[in-house]
Amino acid sequence: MNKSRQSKPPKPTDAELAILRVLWQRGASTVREVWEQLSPQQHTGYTTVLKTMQIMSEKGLLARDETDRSHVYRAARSEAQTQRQVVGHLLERLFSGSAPKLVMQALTAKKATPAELAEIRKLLNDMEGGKR
Amino acid sequence: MNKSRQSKPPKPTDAELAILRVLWQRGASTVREVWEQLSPQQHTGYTTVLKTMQIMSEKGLLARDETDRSHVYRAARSEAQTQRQVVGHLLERLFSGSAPKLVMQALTAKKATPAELAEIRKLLNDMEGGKR
DNA sequence: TGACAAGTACGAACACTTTCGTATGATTAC
DNA sequence: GTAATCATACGAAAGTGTTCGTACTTGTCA
Repeated sequence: MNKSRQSKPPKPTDAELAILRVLWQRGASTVREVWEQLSPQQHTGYTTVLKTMQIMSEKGLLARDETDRSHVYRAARSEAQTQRQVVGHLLERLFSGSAPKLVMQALTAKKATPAELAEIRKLLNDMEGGKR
Repeated sequence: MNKSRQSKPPKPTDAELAILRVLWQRGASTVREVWEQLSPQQHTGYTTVLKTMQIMSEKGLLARDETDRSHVYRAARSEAQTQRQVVGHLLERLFSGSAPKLVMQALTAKKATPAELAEIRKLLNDMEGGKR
């Protein structure tokens, strides 16, 4: 019984998130490619990244292609999907489901540029536009 | 050497968050009061909550008053402070520091009501108002 | 061929979180 | 005063995440 490719992948941990970010940016990659991009920041060994990516495959967070000797991994879920999952989780546990409170803290935690504010405003217009 | 009251409390775990939510809502409370409010949802025992709150004190997440036999605990940081900390953490790790992306996912993950949208719009106006 | 490089698999150690049983001390009720 | 109750403290077990050493396999090249 193989446990890989489960129905619902769990929320990624912080170490897993670091790997996912590399894969989202680079696209499908080998362990070595991920490790080379990660090692300058983290002081982590090659087999650590390998093991973590193997576990992520079992969890369904990554899919891997074993055709070549160097297996090629890709993120099982898109960056946007993962963002939505994690934000939804946070919304329930820390904001009692109130999106505006989260938005407020997001804008407080990191001051948005005028361009970013305009972008958010446009997003609001689009959401209300579909309504009326 | 006592380790309590450290300079910077760490990011709370999920179980710790559940306790913090009770304390933010009720204000300073005893372990029993927290447990009574928590136990219907979680199926957790009294000593589990006690132990967790003791650990949270050591971490600096809670402050406690030992005057009475039943010690009284309160959250060391406000709800807003904690929200800002966690959101800032998430912003860096999953959104590359882009607040608008987080805002977008927050609004996508949970559809905001018209009233909530208006609230966010007002928040944007206030932020831009201070600028011009 | 034989040595070396590059790859995966595996197991184990360590840390942290969560859980609860048990011991022990203090308060209350009769 | 004694028993029951309620409180804290402590230790340990179970689960998970993170790290890395080691073994083994496969490919390369002189």
